[in-house]
Amino acid sequence: MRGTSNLYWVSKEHEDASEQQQIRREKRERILADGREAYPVTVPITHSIDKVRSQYPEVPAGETTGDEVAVAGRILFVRNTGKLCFASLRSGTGTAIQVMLSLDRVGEAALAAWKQDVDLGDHIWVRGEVGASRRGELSIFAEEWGFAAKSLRPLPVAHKEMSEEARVRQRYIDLIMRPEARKTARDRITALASLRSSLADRDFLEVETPILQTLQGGASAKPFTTHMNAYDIDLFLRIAPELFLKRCVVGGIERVFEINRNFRNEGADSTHSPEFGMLEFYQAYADYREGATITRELIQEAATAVCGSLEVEHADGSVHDLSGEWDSVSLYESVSRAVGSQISPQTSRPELERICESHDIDINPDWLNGRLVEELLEHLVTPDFTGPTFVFDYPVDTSPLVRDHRHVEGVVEKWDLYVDGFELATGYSELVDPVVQRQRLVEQAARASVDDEAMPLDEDFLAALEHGMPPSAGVGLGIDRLLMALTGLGIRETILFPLVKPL
RNA sequence: GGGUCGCUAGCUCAACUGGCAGAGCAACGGACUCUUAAUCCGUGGGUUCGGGGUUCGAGUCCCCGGCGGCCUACCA
Repeated sequence: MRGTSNLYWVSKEHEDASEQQQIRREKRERILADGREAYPVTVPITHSIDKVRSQYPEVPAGETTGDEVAVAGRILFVRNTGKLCFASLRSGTGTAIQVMLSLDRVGEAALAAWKQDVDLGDHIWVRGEVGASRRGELSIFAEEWGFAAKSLRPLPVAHKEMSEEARVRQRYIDLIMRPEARKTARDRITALASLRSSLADRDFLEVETPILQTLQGGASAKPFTTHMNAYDIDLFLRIAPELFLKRCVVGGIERVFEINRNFRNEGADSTHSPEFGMLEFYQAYADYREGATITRELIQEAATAVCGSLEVEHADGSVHDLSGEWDSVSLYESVSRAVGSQISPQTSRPELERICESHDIDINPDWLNGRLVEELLEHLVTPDFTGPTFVFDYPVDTSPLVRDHRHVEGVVEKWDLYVDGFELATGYSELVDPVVQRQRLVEQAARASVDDEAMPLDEDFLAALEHGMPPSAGVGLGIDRLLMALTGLGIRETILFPLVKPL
């Protein structure tokens, strides 16, 4: 049934193809009917376009080298005149080279075929002598050419911006048309490679933990659910790898990290994607302040790798300084300063509600006291941050997996790192006392009826902790957000194929 | 979720208070042996997001639906 309707759709699409698509299909038919290849299995190239460019940096205008090469690439520009045709071929790296086809060199038939069958967007190969045009542009003077792959659809206009939706829905076109799109794709890999090598330099071991999980845990978030037929059980897509990475630390992998994809069944906007990349790392015998230091170093090293500098330039031209030590504030102290009176974990509920109200902050009666303080932070403190800023020491009631502060009652050893107004990373001194941990998780489970993000009890995780986990720092860092901080782009730009609603 | 604006040729956009649906680039035919957003002559191309309604007549007005942008809310 599905297959049938799908076939119907395909053939209907073919019938309805636009005039330009029809013409390209006809060209393909003609090429094949002539016994030429439109989609050869291999192509007789001798050089990459990059190699030709680097090998012949300076060819004087109007001269040829006597050297013959054969290259392949996608046609981005075509200019056909009577007996001399120009085209610009680009390789996957973005390097382009000009091809010139003259009647003298390729002959009448090959030139006519070129003018008849070649379109913008086709992949072709060309064999010929390296030289420079009269204008001095490095060119290949074709002796022979052929298709590498005929394109059946027209590309968008090169000189107008594609709409953001078109760019996201057809990223392959975005990658063809926009150098920045290609750069962003590479920047992401550069950042990931930098994180991996920075962590390897510090003796961290990369592991992979389950994406399909039988219990949700490790964060407060709404999970996606799915069903496993073989065991007839419901499964969750992970919202965080935390509980498995801690099992690793229990097992003796004392410096461990995972670069993972998390899935959260929540809103999607310019800073939230339903699936998002994350780095989580844990270091035994370290505390949250050491975690903050490593986090800063990881980000600074990634900035250097991606941007070549700690002065990071965003897409809008603004420059953001990520160098040196970063600002750090205490949550309760900074909120107290902002509201003009002393706020502490012991501040009463009515007092907190009154302060929120006086600052026009809407509150939900189900929220815990700590949540109210965090609301005050988000509304009154973080908007004023000017550079990367760590906020230290959060309320205990909203962070069940974090250990109590060693000195201050009612707060936990947790920090959030704010960059450009959003949370880029968070770190803890991990709670490793299994009895306290169980108690916190039981309290969370009890809230499950009013709060669908609360975590159920993970007995296996608690059993692991009961075997003894060394004191540890834990950090989570958003990969997409790291790219946003380094480039100034929206989250959908930093992800190659973000989820979009089907049309 | 709420508000708001938008969806027109392959792409980017235009079309007054309802009155023959257009341009640039792209495409097609022709000229041109140094073009690079070439130039010149000629031509074709539309389910105006989908469905319904009002009207002599709807891209335009009304209703329902889809997708998207922005604002707002929610969100470790």
